Formats: sequence, structure tokens, C-alpha cells
Amino acid sequence: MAVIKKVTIYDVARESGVSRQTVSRVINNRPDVAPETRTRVHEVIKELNYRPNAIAQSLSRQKSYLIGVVSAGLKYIGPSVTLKGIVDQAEALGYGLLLKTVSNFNDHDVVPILQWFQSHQVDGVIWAVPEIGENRKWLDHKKITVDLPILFMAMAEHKSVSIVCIDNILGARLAVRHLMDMGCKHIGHLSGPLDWLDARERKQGWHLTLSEAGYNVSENMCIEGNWSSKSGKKAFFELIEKCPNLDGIFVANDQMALSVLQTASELGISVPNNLKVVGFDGIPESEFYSPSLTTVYQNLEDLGCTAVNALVQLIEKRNQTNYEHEPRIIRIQPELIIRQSTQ
Amino acid sequence: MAVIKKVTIYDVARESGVSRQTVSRVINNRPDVAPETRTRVHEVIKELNYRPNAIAQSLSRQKSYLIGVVSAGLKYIGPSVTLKGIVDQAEALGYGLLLKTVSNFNDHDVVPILQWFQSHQVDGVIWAVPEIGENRKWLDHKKITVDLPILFMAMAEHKSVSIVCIDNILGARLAVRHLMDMGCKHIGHLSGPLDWLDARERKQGWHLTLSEAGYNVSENMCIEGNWSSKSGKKAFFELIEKCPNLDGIFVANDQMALSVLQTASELGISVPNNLKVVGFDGIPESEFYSPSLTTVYQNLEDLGCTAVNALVQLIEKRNQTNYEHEPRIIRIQPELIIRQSTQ
DNA sequence: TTGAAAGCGCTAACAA
DNA sequence: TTGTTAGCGCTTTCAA
Repeated sequence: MAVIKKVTIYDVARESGVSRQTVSRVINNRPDVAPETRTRVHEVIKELNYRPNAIAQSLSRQKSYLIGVVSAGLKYIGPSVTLKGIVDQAEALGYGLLLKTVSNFNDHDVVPILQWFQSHQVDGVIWAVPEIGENRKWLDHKKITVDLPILFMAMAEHKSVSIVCIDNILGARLAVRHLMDMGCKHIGHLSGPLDWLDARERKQGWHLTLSEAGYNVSENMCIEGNWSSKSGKKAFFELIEKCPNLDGIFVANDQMALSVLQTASELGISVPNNLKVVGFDGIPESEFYSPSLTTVYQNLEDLGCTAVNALVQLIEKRNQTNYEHEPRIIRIQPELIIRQSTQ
Repeated sequence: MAVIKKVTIYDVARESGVSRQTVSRVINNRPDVAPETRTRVHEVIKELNYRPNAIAQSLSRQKSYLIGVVSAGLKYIGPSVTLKGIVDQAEALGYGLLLKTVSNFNDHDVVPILQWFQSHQVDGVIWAVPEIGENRKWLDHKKITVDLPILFMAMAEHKSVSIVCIDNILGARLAVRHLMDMGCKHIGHLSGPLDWLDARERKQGWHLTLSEAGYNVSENMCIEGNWSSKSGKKAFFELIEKCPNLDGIFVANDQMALSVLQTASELGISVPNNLKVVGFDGIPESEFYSPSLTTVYQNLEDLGCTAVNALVQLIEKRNQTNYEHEPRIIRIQPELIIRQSTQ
């Protein structure tokens, strides 16, 4: 790897006998440059192996083509896949990514992060942290002195905030309707931790769908897990004890659902004959378990991609004169994948 | 969210009746400022809610406190956990992260990525892409005109390159020795895809350990998977057919190992009685399967953390006068977690 | 201890 | 079509 002396726009200008401004025009593909000049400058650029300094450009333009992303729970697969969607689409649209994480889902020091982003001139921010407990409360603090387009993921409607999220209620409906279609009469729910918005929405979807169809629903038929395999096992034991006549169960994520399948097998409950199980997520393992798991697939990569698109729209709108903030909420539709655990 | 007019160092200087340089000294905690002056400036900073513009600082200092990270396979849990380790440690050391990904493990356009990082003035780069096939070949191209400290993860020794990686051979040794200790006589291996360095090293460790101990080893006792559950199932079928007397198997990752457990159960092979199984990775699910999976745990968060530390050392060394590049290779030691699948 | 001047590398506005 | 002049916001000499 050769050590290269830094080549600036000035060197290029000197070598090609034009002003820096002309070089600037060339690298920015402006129309007002004579073809021969352009060619010559391009040659010199190639010869000197010149690359514009993005930092200097950002400073000068007051625009960085950088997006700030705040992520949480990167050691879980969901947030990671979402991040992948974000990175790829940002790349596609010519934006780079500045990544921050919040370690704890609840207790973030929001302001320093936003200020850090702001001081780095990011053009916008994607807040890819699930809504848990009170972790959106800061939005109401009037003293947040940061002026940046922010796009939120996975949160409840909130005054003048743009959001991209999975339609959890629809997903739950698909799952529960399918169980009803397959003849289940007593459909329970193993929920995620209910301080999570996603968990609450999935539970709500389960409840709505059953009650609208005139089925019997009670709190008794629902039990709370914490997304993990371990909690799934424990919760399933309790649920089956509370409701011995359960013949269908909608589980709020696949990890717990796989755990249910396994526990059921240990208890001698035959799936799908005696119990039908639907998960949520669509993790790869769900396909190869036996029985394979019927699940509600959420396309998290698409979620991330959509978030970037929406944010870039916000950014571009802001650059226009007649800028007015009309918040948007985009819900990504999940889809049901039917496999052995319900057939 | 209030719209805030941009406050610059100049505003602070004016308000506090000093020069910009003095303000600069205060925000950089330089010693040569009179206490009263410092206090006054601090007050004004607070009052105006001033934050230094990181972009301008980077440009002026020729140093950004930013690290470039190239990641691959973010939709898998391993790379994501590693990334988490990187983010956290970078944050701890006061560095921000600029994230790029390569979609395909093999075919990266390396140069544009490095140039992009360089033009953004990153202080160093972590190349968090596993070594697969020929994807390190570009290191030998002398025409790479980028001059940046780079730290590589998961790659074979390479002239004058610093590396942080998992000690796969040690991990494999731990696994195989344990199987020998548990009385296995015919120990097979289900490898990862052998164009991956990690897969090759794990296989090598298996082979070495057995042959050194005077056990019978042949290519026949090894079969190649592609890390996925699906491939694990298929490979296991084939292996058990080739070697019906197998009583122990070291599987190169947990996904495939769990698949082996399940397939064994379907085939009526009792684990651990007739067959003992050891995986590699230490994914959470391995603990809750039944039987729970003995596995070689690799602390990927630690791996990422170590990579950042090593890179920052490289960066700081480079700033010293007597800078000489002495490449380091750091191997993180994995550890064996013994569970039911081998007892 | 402080400030003036120059510059980091680039772009915007204006003039030619 | 091109160049000149001012910045963008900050830091680094160097002088006072």
C-alpha cells in the first residue's frame, strides 16, 4: 500500500492550468465547462489520482450526504437485519451512514446523540430503536434543541413525527384468522414483553380478531414471555395449565414459537393435530424445524429500506422553499407463511 | 423540537468578548487560559447552547475521530454481534463509526470503499469481512493508493497486516479433545463451506487433534455444509451413511449442530448415548434445545472490542514520530461449554 | 495569557 | 465559459 501525498483541488487546478473553481465544476458535473477543459481536468484528476475531500465538501455545502442511525439490540437478529436494509438503501441513494447505538433499550441519553449527529452535519436521522416503556417521552420535552429530520421506526403515532413500522395488528390478524380457518376454537396467545409496543400491538390484533369473530377471548388465554426461547418454554407450560383445551396458539415471535413446538413434543402434545402453532418473524430456522413453523413473515430489510427512502424524502422536502412538515406513517405489511405446524 | 440558528465559535467569542482562539482553547481544554476567562466562555457556551462543529474540526485538524467499518453478512447473527462489539468500544474510546457493507462476500470493489473512507478522513478502518475464497487478493495489488491504518478480522496471516481473529484451531481442539475424553472413538466433522478460512481452520483443528492423538482420521469422516440448518441436515444424512459407526461429531457451527440433533432424533439415534455432538458459536438457542448443545463459545463482542482497541493503537502509533509498522495478530480464545449433548 | 493571520479543501456568488 | 473573492467553522502557527 503506497503512501500517497494528499492531492487537493488546488493541485489539479495547477496541473491543468485552470482555476480551482473550474475543477470544482468538473467534479460536480456542472454544465458550464468547455468540453476540452473538462477532458483535460479529468485527465489530470486521473493522473494525480485525485479524490475530493468529503469533509471539506460537507463543510462548504452545509450538507454531508450522511445519515445518522441509532440502533438498539444489535446482538439480536431483528435489529441487525433492519440495519442491513438501511445500509443497503442508503448506499443505493448515495448516502453514507454514521452509526450509534443505545445499549439499554430504555435509558438513552438522547440529546448527546442528536447533538453528535448534528455536529457531524448529518442530513437526517433514523431512530431505529423499538418503542419500549417510556422511551419516546423525550419527544415531548420542548427543550430538545436539535433541528434535524428524524424518522422513527416501530413506534406509536405521535404528533408530527414520521414513522415507518411493521403492521403488527395486520400480522396478528393473519395469524389468528388462519388458525380460525384451520378449525381452532380455543386460540391462545403467547405475547412478547408488554412494555414493548410491538408486543402490545400483536396482542391487540389477536384480541380484536377473535372478539370480532365472536370467539371467546379472555386474559386467561394470554400469557407474557420476553421473546426468548427460555421464556417461551416457561410461558407455554403455564398457559397449557391454565387452558388445557387450547387447540391453537399465536406466538409473538419465532424464537418462542419454536420453543413451544419443542415443549409440546416433550409433553406429548402433537402439533398440528392437537395444537396448531403460528409464530411471528420468519427466521430461517422456522422452516427447518420439524414440524416446520407457520409464521407471519416481516420483511425487516424492506422496513429498513423504506425508512431510508422516507427519510431522504424528508431531507429533500426540507431543502425546498415551501417546506411544510406533514408527517407520514408507513406500515409495512407482513405476510403469512403456512407450514406444517398448522396443517 | 425548536429550530435553532447555528451557533458558531465566532458567536461565542463575540458574546464573551474574547477572540475565537480563546474559545477554541476553552473547548479543547487547553491549559493556557485564565480561569476567569474560561469560566466566562463556558457560561456563554451554555447560554448559547454552542456545540463545536465536528466537520470543521476534522477539516482543520486533519483528524476525524471516526473509524470506518466494513461489514458483511449483517443478516446473520455473527457479524452483527461483532459489529455491536465494535460500536460499543468505539463509543467508549470516543470514536464514531462510518459503516459500509459489502453485499457479496467475494466480489467487493475494495478501492471505492477505501477511497470513500479516506475522503471522509477516517482515522482507520476495520475490515470486518470474513476471508472467503480470494477476497484478500487485493492486498497484493500494489496499486492500492490508499494510506490508512487497516485492521482485519478473520483472516490468515498476511505480510504486514494486523489481524484480530478467533482461534479456530484451538476451538476445534477443545471440542475434539472433549469428545475423546467422553470416550468417543470415531469422531467425525461436519464442516462449514471450505472456501471460508474459518471453516478450513476448524476442520484443520479437528484433523490435527485426532491424528496427534493417534486416532483414525480420514476425509471420509468429514463432510461439508454451508452453515445453514438445511445443509446440516443433508450433510448429516450423508455422513451417517458413510460412517455408520460414528459416535462423536464436531460440527462447525451451532445452526448445523442443532439440525444434527434434530435429525438424529428423527432417525432414532439417541444423543448423547449413541452419538455425542459438539457445535461451535454458542448461540442462545443452543442452551434451550433438548438435549442442550455442548458448544465452543466464541465471544464475538469481545472480538469486535479487541479489534477497535488494536486499531486505535495503530492510529496512535502512526501519530508518533518514530512510526514503524509492526503488524500484530491477536487470537481470541474460544471456550468450551459442556452441556447435555455430550454427557 | 491572549490575539492576529493563515490555512484545512472545497463551493457559492458574482464578475468578467 | 472561466476566474475572483469570500466564505464554511475551526485550529495552528507566531507574535504580542
